Parts: sequence; structure tokens; C-alpha cells
Amino acid sequence: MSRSPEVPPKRNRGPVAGPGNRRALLAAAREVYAESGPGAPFSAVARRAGVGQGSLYRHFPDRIALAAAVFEENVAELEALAAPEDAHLADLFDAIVAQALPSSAFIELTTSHRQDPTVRHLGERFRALVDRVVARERAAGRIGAHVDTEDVVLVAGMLATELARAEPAARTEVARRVRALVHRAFAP
Amino acid sequence: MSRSPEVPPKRNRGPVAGPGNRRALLAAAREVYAESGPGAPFSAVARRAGVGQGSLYRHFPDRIALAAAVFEENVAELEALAAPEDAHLADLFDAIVAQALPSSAFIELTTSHRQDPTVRHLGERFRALVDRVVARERAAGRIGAHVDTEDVVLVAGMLATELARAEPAARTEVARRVRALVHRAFAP
Amino acid sequence: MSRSPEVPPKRNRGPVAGPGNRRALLAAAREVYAESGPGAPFSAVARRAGVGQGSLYRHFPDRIALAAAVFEENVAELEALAAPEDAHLADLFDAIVAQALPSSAFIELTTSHRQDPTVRHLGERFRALVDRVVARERAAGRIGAHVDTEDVVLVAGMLATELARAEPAARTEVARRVRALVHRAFAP
Amino acid sequence: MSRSPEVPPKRNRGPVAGPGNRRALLAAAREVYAESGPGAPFSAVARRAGVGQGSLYRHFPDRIALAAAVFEENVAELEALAAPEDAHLADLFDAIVAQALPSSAFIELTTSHRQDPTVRHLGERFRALVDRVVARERAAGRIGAHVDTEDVVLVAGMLATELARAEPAARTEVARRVRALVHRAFAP
DNA sequence: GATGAATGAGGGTTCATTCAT
DNA sequence: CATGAATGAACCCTCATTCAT
Repeated sequence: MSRSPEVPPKRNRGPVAGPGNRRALLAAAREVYAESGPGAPFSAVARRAGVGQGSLYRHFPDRIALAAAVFEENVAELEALAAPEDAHLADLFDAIVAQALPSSAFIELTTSHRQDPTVRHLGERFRALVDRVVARERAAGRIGAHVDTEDVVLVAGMLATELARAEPAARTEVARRVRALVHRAFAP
Repeated sequence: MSRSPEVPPKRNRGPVAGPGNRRALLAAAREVYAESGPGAPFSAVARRAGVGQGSLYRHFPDRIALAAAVFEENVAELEALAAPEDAHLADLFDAIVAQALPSSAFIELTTSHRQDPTVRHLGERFRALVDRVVARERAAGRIGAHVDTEDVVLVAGMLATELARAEPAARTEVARRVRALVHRAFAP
Repeated sequence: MSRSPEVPPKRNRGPVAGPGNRRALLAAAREVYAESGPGAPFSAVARRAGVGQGSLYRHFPDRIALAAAVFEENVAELEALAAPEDAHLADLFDAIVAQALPSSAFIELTTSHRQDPTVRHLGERFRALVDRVVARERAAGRIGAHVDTEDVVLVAGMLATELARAEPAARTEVARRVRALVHRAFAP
Repeated sequence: MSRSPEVPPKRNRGPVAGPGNRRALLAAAREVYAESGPGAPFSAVARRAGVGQGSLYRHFPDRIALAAAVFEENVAELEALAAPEDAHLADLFDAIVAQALPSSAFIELTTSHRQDPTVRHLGERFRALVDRVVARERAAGRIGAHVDTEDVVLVAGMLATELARAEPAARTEVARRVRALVHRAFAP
């Protein structure tokens, strides 16, 4: 069965393809894991990205490396969001809600590899940014003195997981309920 | 593959082995999934239970059937606990904390098969028992009127998952924090 | 999950069940193999017959024994049919056509165990009855002198197999064509 | 089959091994199915070909794909044979006799998947080539007007199956008998 | 470097067979 | 002697990973 001539077997585009491939792999990973959950074949990511298996392994030697890279993008986004002086805790939660779905499989992977240095480092970055927001919120009197960073980290994790778990149609409602609960629990 | 001489090739103990096998399988399932998560080989359950693969499949035709059976035991325990007139919401949460660890993988499995009739039925039994407790708590003025059954079910799920996710050493602390948050959030 | 009381787990009816079971097994075997082909699980026969696995093995220690028993019934039927002085070859073919479908899986099994004494014996009985019919047909001048028993046995086997292979809707047509061919080939 | 000691645990020979593997698999399939019939383990083909399981599945996603590929080779051979202006029906039968043995299991597989597009297509190619031969034979007056393509296709199938079924020692005799019968049946 | 085929270990499932009751 | 659960070997198939080009 010879290939039809107009579908060349994907030329080797050489080293220049590197950065583009990396980006394509990250995007593909989000899609694949969002669709098929944490059990998705690793090779499906390469396929979806339109990239050879070998290249996937070159960029990300294993699942954790890939998950960490995805997670890194999320944390960077949250950091940017938490930077402005007037960023509220509610904004942070909004961003987490938005990220939750495509990232849930990576939450699984990273929490099951807490000892991995990269993962640990990302956790610290996340904690640090939450810390800043909490300090500001507390100073502004928008949350009670009983609320500490750990509480917010905990709630953020539970929220993300629960959203990922919920049926698509129920997600808005879940987010609403959690926010309402948190609002009361964190009130001064 | 030489067997150790004192382990004969496992005699067929006949049908009387049935109920014992079933119990052994449920116990083994809790252990195996608690240790290895929801991706654990199904066959590991049979191995751990000291039971043939075929018997595992006879008792539980698939993963969901097994997960549902484990879950059923949990729900039955919670029902017994919620029955007395003076059962408090706090007791329920205590029981959930106690169950969380060995059951978390089953929460994964069951939430990913919500359409399964048995799973659906168990969910309804759980909701019903929560409903009774919530009604009593509200009548007793121990929780606010803004709290409904759905809130409690949601929090219970998040709590169980978070506990399962946490490192063993951190679990007590996680439980403490969640209880504190819930206490404030649910207060009248 | 306790059984509903009106479906007792099939009482042991004792030795009297023996002959009935044997008959039920033969009937079930025809059905099962006709539906599912030669790859059908042996246990399906017991299930279909409403009989325990053990009883199946008691009556028929293996697949061949079962196939031979089915085949025996077929041969006996053909013998009865070939006995009358005025039995024609065409009648024999009609009977084979009628038997072909439910028996085809057994033809597979028996031809793959020609060395089995029972199978061999049945083959000889079949050959013998064909021999008698051929002798009469030849004496009556209805078939040519060039036709011998072996030819008829060969054609009978091919016909049965081909019928079993054909799609249900095409069987009548296949039978018609083969009969027409044979008629010409065997004509004096 | 003891390996010569210098055969290391099978190196990955890279993509160049592809076409060779495919050919080895087809050859192995003929051998394995000829020896063990249509119930032969699919994996035995890979083993016999000295090829990994995965490669077998890459080349032929399932049994039918493999059977169709084998069958394709047969049909191509028959087409080549039927092409010359002076090709006789007898030549076709000779070729079928020669192919019958290694192909019979594939006849089983393909006839049990008539709806498969590839299989259907091969059937049509076979019918087409028979059609051409029949037309020529009829024009030359070598077969009667009562013989149509369908008759020949039918006989070819029966012949191949019967040959595969026969004991090796009896095959020549079976072929001789069938040819004699067909000769009479098809004569003008 | 990128590519994608090759490899084979392992997990899922079925079923033939045994045997306690 | 019937029953049907228990057993485990064997097959199916899917990936994770390697590596020649």
C-alpha cells in the first residue's frame, strides 16, 4: 500500500523545529489529558502534536517532566495575575476555576510526585504567590485573621480537583457553591 | 518458576470458599488501591486476596463492580452511623475522614461511572443519609439555613479526595483545617 | 445480594437426571455450535442445556466426544433414510442439506480427529450406507459406472461444508447449484 | 528450534526492517495457519516471523487484515495466471489446488467477514478473473453454456476447502476426483 | 536533532478443567 | 451422581521505551 504522493511522511525539519515542537507538545498534552484523563497513552501526546515519539522523549523524558511543564505554565499565569497591587483572592479563584479542567490530570501527576525537585519548586512558587495575596487581603480586612496561606492552598487544590471531577454541566454550580462556602469561611 | 515446597498449587476448596473469597477480594481491593491508586492492575487484587483471576471476575465482572461493592460497604457504615437521632454532622465527617484513605481510588472509579445504575443508587443512598442529618442539624440550629444537602455532599467529596491525596503525615492537619473551614462556613 | 426466593439454585435432581441431561446437552450443542461456530466456549453448551459443567464433562469428556455423539445422531438418521429399497441418492443429498447447518462445526471437529476410534467408526458407517445407495443407483442405471462411493462421500462433505459457510439467504441457491452440478457429473 | 548461540535478544533494526517484517509476517501466517488452523494464536504468527507483537499489530491491526493480505497475494497470483489469452480453466484449478493448503484458514476467516470492505473487494477481483476465464472457455466451446461464473467460484471454494481438510496423503487423490467430476459437470 | 518503526513486557479477559459439596 | 464455584494457563492487545536512519 504505497502512500499517496501528496502526503509526504513528514520531513525532518531539523533543529529549528525544536521550540515549535515543545510548544505543540504542551498544547497537545493539555488537550489529550483533558479529553482522556490521566490514563491517556503518552504516545497520544506526540501524535496529537504531530511530532515523533522520539522528540516527545527528548523534550520530556517522562510523564512527570511533561506534567511539570504544563503546571509551570499555570503557575506563571497565576503569578502574573497575582502581581498587581489590587489583585483579589477572588481573582485568583477565578483563574483556578478557569485552569482546573485542562489541568486536572496534571494535578494528579504532580501530587503523586511531590518529591520531584521541579514539582516541589513549582509548589513553592504557588505557595509564595498565594502568600502575597493573602497578606494583602488580610491587611485590607477582606479576610479574617484566622485564614492563612495553607488554608487557601488547600481550598484551591480541592476546588480544582472537584471541578475536574464534576460533570461539565454541573461545573458552574460547583464553582458557585465552593465560592459561597469559602466566602463565609474566610470572612473576617 | 519453582514454588516453595510448602505452598501447594492452591487446592480447589470448592464452593464454600465463595463468600470468604468475596470478602478477601474486597479487603484486598482496599489495600491494593490504597497503595497503588486507581491505576492498580486489576489482577493485583486477585493476587493479594490469594484468589484465582477467574474468581475475581466471577465475583466482580469489572472494576466498577468492585468499586461499587467497596463503596457500598462505606455507605452502609455511614447509614448506620447517621441513623441515631442524636447523630451530628461532625460524626459524619469523622467517619468520612476515617474512610477516606482506603476508599479514594474508588471515589475516582465511581465518579467516572456516574451513569452505572449501581453507582447511581449508592450515590442516592448517600445523599439520602446526608439529607436526614442536615435536616436534624438545621432543626437543632447547629447549622445555618443557607446550608443544604448538596453543600454537605460536595464538601464530603472534597474532603475525602484531599485526604487521600495528602501525604500520610499531613492528613491529620488537613482534616483539622477542613473541619475548621466547614465549621465557619456552615455556622448559623 | 440474596437470590429471589422463587429461583432456587437448581436442585440436584439425582441420578434420574442423567439421560435427560445427555439429551439436553446434545440439543444444546447443536444450537450453540450452529450459532457461534466451532470456537464456541465448551461451557456454553452446559449453560444452554441448563446443566452443570461437571455433568457435561461426565457425559462427554471432551469436545470430540460431544462432536462424535452429535455426528452419531446424524449418521443414524441417514442410515434410517438409506435403508428402504427405493431410497435414492437424491434423498440422501436432501437429508445432508437439511443436516448441514446445525452440524457443520462438528464436521470441523471430526475431520480434525480422524484418528479417534469413534470418529473413524462413524465414518465407516457413513461410507457403508453410501455404498449401499450407490450400488442400488448404479444397478438401476440412475448413475454412471464411473461414480464410486468415494465420489459421493467427497461430494457430500463438500456440500455440507459449503452450505454451512454460505450466508443463510444464499443456501438454497448453493444447494441448487451443487445438485445441478452433481446431477450432470454423475449421469450415466 | 534452538537458536544459534550468537543470536542476541533481537536488536531493534530500525525502520528498514519494516518491509522485511511485513513479508516475514505473511510467510509466517501461511505456515502457522496451515499447521494449526484458523484458531491459531495470533501471537504465534509474530513468534514464527521472529518479529515483535507490536510490529505484527502495526502491520495488521487484526486477524482479518492479515487474512486479507494473504488472500490478496493469492488473488494477485491467480490474476496473473488468468491474464494470458490462452489460459484455461484447468490452469486456474491447478493454481487453486496449489494454493489451497496454505490458504484454507484464510478462506475461513474471510468468509466469516464478508462484510469487510477489503475482503469484499478481493472477492470481487476473484470473481472478475473467473469471469474472464469462463467467457473465454465458453467461447472456445470447452465448457457448456450452462456453466456460469458462479458455478466456478463455488467449485473453486469447495475444492480449496476440501483439499485443506483432507489428509496430506489423500490430497492428490481428492484433487483428481474433483477435477474428474468437474470435467463431466462442465462439459458442453 | 527529528522521525516513527520495532520491541516486548504486562495487564485484561476468557475458558478448559477440576473438585468440594 | 449433579452442581457450579475455583483455579490458572493462555491469548489478546496496548503501551512505554529504544534506536536505526
